[in-house]
Amino acid sequence: MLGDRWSLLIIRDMMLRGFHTYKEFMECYEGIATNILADRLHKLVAYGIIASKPDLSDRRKLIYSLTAKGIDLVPVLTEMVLWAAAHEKTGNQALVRQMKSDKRKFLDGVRQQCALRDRG
Amino acid sequence: MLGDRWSLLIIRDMMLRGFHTYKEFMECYEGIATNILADRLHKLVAYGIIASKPDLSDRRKLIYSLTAKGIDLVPVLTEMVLWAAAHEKTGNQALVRQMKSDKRKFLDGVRQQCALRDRG
DNA sequence: AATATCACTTGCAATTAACAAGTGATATAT
DNA sequence: ATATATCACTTGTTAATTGCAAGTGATATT
Repeated sequence: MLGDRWSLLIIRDMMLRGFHTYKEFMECYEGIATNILADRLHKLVAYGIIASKPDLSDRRKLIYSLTAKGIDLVPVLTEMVLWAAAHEKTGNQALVRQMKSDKRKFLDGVRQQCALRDRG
Repeated sequence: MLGDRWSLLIIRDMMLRGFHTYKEFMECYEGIATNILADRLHKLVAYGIIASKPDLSDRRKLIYSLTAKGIDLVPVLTEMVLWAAAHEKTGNQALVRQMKSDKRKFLDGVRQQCALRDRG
């Protein structure tokens, strides 16, 4: 269900980088094909992990957001980022420091930001 | 790197079910092809997540074990199992209860068992 | 009215995975 | 000792998935 190359990346970047449109994913991921991105977004919607709603200020756009089920993946992604940071010298060091210093606080912070974006 | 259908399953079952031979994976996963299993095991060895050594009591066999890097994935897999249990009504309920009641203790227990198997 | 941007679809080639049938090394049964 | 079985794979071949290029229709901007 999340066992492919892109789904977890999409979720990670919605959580940690605030991505919420097709264009942001498309420009960010080198090598992702348009049809695959569309397919993954639709599947994530179908699985109930993300939701989409039209952007009222530009009706061409769709805004994607994490559902409660998606937000519950925050601990999974956090542990993944920590593991990668420990073993693969990659990623945002400031973020990793934040995760390590107070994991509970970090998790709650991300959850709250997701919820805010969803309502705003 | 872990973004495929089988790699995380293999790691999960080495951690939580004590799998350590080719045959165990082959018999357990409905639908995995022999070439794909061999490929994934080799890649996991190449990535330094698992290691293999010959079984001294039957020299046809290879025994796979998690490396330190692999054992560090325990928190990731644990969070995944918890997420799946919360949202997908699947999996070992006893295990999930254990994870929830004292996560720290559970993590240490799994790490210790992996280390024991590796030495034994 | 013309052009640009948005989130996609479609068609096709290339990559990857699944299935079936070996292979060589070792183990077991006769 | 010979025959058969089991082990961890390899080697084809077919089927499915992905990557790439070029659209498409709806909306937005100039």
